[in-house]
Amino acid sequence: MTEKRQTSTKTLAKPTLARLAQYHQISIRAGEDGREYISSAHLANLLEVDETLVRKDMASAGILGKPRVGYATGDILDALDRLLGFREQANAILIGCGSLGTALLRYPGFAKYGLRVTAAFDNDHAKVGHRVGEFMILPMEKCRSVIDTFRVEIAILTVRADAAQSMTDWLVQRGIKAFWNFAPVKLRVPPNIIVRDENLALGLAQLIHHYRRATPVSPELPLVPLEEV
Amino acid sequence: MTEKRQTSTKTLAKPTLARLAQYHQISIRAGEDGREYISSAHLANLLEVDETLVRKDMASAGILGKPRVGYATGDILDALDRLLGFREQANAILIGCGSLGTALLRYPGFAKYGLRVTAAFDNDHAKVGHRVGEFMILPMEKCRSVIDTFRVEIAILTVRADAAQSMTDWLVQRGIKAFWNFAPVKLRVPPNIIVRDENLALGLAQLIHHYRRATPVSPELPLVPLEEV
DNA sequence: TAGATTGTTAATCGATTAACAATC
DNA sequence: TAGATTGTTAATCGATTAACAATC
Repeated sequence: MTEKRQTSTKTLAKPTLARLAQYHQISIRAGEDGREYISSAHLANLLEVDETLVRKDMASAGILGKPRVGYATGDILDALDRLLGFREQANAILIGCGSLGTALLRYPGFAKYGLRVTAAFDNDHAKVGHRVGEFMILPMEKCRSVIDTFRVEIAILTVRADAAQSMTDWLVQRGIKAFWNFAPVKLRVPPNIIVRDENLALGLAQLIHHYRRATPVSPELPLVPLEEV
Repeated sequence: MTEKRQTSTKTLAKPTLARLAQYHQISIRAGEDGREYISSAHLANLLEVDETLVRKDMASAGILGKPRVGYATGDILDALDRLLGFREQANAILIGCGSLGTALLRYPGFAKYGLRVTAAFDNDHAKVGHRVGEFMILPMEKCRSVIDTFRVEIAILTVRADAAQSMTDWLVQRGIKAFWNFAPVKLRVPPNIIVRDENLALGLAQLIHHYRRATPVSPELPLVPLEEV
């Protein structure tokens, strides 16, 4: 009966959730490396936050540490797998088998979060029928029946920017509840529909800004052809 | 002389910078669609923030709006290109030509931010010599001289998680100042070295959590083979 | 025990929002 | 002019940090 403690039903603050996902990832790696305990100071150092904050996060996830030792990586994974919902399986489809979509199809790491990619689709009939990793690219015409048959509620969206919004509308109508969106546009969705934007260009923009702030612009650029290097 | 107004030298708060990058992207698209003005209300709606915040952001970037009309997309792009540092060219190398690295090499959008990918490298000699988009994959042995010749200070890191830290250390020693890191690990770097983590797994973890919070777990899963759908 | 670490409450800080003035 | 929108200062809110107690 002890296993059913509810760890508070209050919704996690966004930055807290982001840190918990990091603790989870770090704990997986630590476990693989055979490290059984991690201190709040160590985690704080990695995330560049105050160690008090780490302890507060742990408390909010119901994870208890041992004074003089730290937090058990197994405890962290257990609590976070449960709290974040990685124990249940969910089916996803991937839409848009361009180079990024293809790369994601080859990535084996989704299973850690309970995500099972069921099928991959593309509008381009030239791509249909080709294999990518363990998937056969299906035509969009099959999408509806795959969603229904496998009760798919999650879509990984790797279509071009100009197609993303209309594709999203279409998928919402067909019952998709959550989008992992790689198109560099803000999607407009009804309330209750969840969108996570993985807008890589925004990340690059921010990196470039920090780089420019920190580093003087180098004067001239050499014109040596790459072959001669 | 008017063009040299300094727009305040104060460093931008992190969330502000993230929003400015979004305004930039939205303005590019609006410009392409022939929309000349955007109101703070429109931007606020897209980003799901208060419109006052948008106006404060614009002020902090030195962008002036017109009452009754909004902000000119051209003004936004001009100011942000300058403020964020997209006008200067910078050379980058890409390390790790797996599926994700390959996908990035095919992406033409870096130029918008002044980034020019100079060369792509891989440790795996089986990959060396193959073309990816307009790039020929080079062996790591060539990396040092490319960095020196082209004065490269930015690295796009798409190596496996277990290789990321040592590769980073090596690149830092050779003069790389900024990392766009796609490996799912927190990199440890000296101060002054800039890292932007594009940790896709963390994004997925957060999406799954929100999805689980919002959606009841569906009971059974059908076992129809995909071929029959 | 002393010391290292976790746990928790109170104080601070910074980002967002509210209120309202200014402008075309 | 009236109305719509920008611009700015003050108030609020929430997240982080500081201080210190508890524990092994």
